[in-house]
Amino acid sequence: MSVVTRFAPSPTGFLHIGGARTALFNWLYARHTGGKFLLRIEDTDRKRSTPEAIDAILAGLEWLGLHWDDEPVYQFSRRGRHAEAAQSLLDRGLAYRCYCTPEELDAMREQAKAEKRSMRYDGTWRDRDPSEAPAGVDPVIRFRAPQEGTTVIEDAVQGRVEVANSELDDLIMLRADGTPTYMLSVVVDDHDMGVTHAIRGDDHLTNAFRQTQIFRALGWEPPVYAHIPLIHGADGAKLSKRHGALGVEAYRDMGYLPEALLNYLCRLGWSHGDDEFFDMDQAAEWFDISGINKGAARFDYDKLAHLNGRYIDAADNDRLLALTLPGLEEATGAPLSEDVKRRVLNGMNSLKSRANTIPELVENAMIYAIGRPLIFTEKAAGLLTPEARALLGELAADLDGVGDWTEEAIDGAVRAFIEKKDIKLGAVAQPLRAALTGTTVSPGIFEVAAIFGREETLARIRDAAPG
RNA sequence: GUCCCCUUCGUCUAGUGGCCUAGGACAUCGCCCUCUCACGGCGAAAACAGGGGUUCGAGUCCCCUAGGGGACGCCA
Repeated sequence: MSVVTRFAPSPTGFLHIGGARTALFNWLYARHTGGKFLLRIEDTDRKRSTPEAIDAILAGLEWLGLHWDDEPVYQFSRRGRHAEAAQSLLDRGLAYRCYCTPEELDAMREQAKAEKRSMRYDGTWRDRDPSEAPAGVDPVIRFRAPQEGTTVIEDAVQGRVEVANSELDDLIMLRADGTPTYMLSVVVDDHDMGVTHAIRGDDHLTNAFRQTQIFRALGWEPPVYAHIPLIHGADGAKLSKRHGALGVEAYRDMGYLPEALLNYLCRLGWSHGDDEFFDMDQAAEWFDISGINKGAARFDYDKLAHLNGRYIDAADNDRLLALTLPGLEEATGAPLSEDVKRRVLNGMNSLKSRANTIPELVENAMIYAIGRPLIFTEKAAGLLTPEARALLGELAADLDGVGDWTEEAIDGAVRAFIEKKDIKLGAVAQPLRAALTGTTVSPGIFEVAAIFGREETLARIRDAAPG
């Protein structure tokens, strides 16, 4: 039987980092097995589902390159089918109408809380005659859950997990308005969509028991469940929306590359020996549910940043230029000239090896974007002592005589200059860096000079030199 | 509170009873390279939550304790 996995987010917000990893694992497993990866939008909660959230989730998946097979399934559109399933359970006595009002249920919950019990529906209407139904109350349909014995799930990650059926109450499958709830919809859709493996956050573990019971009642076989541990924040606390659970687009905006985020997420809770740095083709080849850990992992920005730096280093220069442009234009307050773009592109190899994120790359590239007259950092200004300025003045004359304006030629000329003056390279390279960039940090200064070109380089040196 | 799950360096993890003197990666620190900053290279420090068993032998199996997490909605 061919594998079918699915990612089933509820569209109540952006695609957060935990959801992205869940999607990734489902996608990888489908790719690994040559199966299908389906997308289902669980929009049965009409109050909280929004079209904006749907767009954000689809955009997030696309940005990550997690492409789904077939058309997305919108759960709410299948409500007729869900109600049909509920009706069939009703017909066979495996479900019943419950006339308790939400207010009564709330009271039950309050009382349970006061008595320090867990809230379980007490089965008021389980065996009560429908003729006793109060007038004017639309009933909900509840599942008649088994009360004896245990329900067992053989979880592909957690192992064998079982719970006494007495712990589970009769859940609502159809609301008073006739719309289906999550618990029913998931079961019917997973069955109808042919889902063979449900990989999801372990906050669903207890749901798996009830869903298994519904599957059985419907005469169906549940999928293989794989409940993966949740991702925690850097401080170990749950990653909630108000606590660092950002949408994937926030990571994009912070300057992370999708391939880096994917590689990082992949290693959070899953591993293949000591392998750390790999692309998703490789991951798909290696990926197996047996490699998923049981314990929750903390999100570590430092490691993500390191990985991102490696992917930036490996990224295509034109792509990086495009990603850098908006930041440079914002910083300089103007569209970049072709000249500046050419400099940034020419210097990209050195620039990108020094950056872990796109904003860092922008910062590094600023030396090529700012024009004369330079504004010097405090440290750079400190380097430009009267002696250093005099030295630069002399150097300018020598550099003017350089034939081909290449990094090698400039390097040669400067080294000849320090030999002549009997000084250390740093004594002239550092002031030169200050004069050319206005800073004390940059790629190799001969490369920078080569990229600026003879005219611009000499002009900047003369700006800094006396006279 | 009840039920369920989890627990190896600061963090992510390797580890499936002898290969463990517990390995790798990030972060930290030191050295090298060096025109600065990165990269890179070399090295250091750093963990089996605690207690009982089982076994010739336990990080690996079992039990208890502690700590952490999740679920307990006419949410998903």
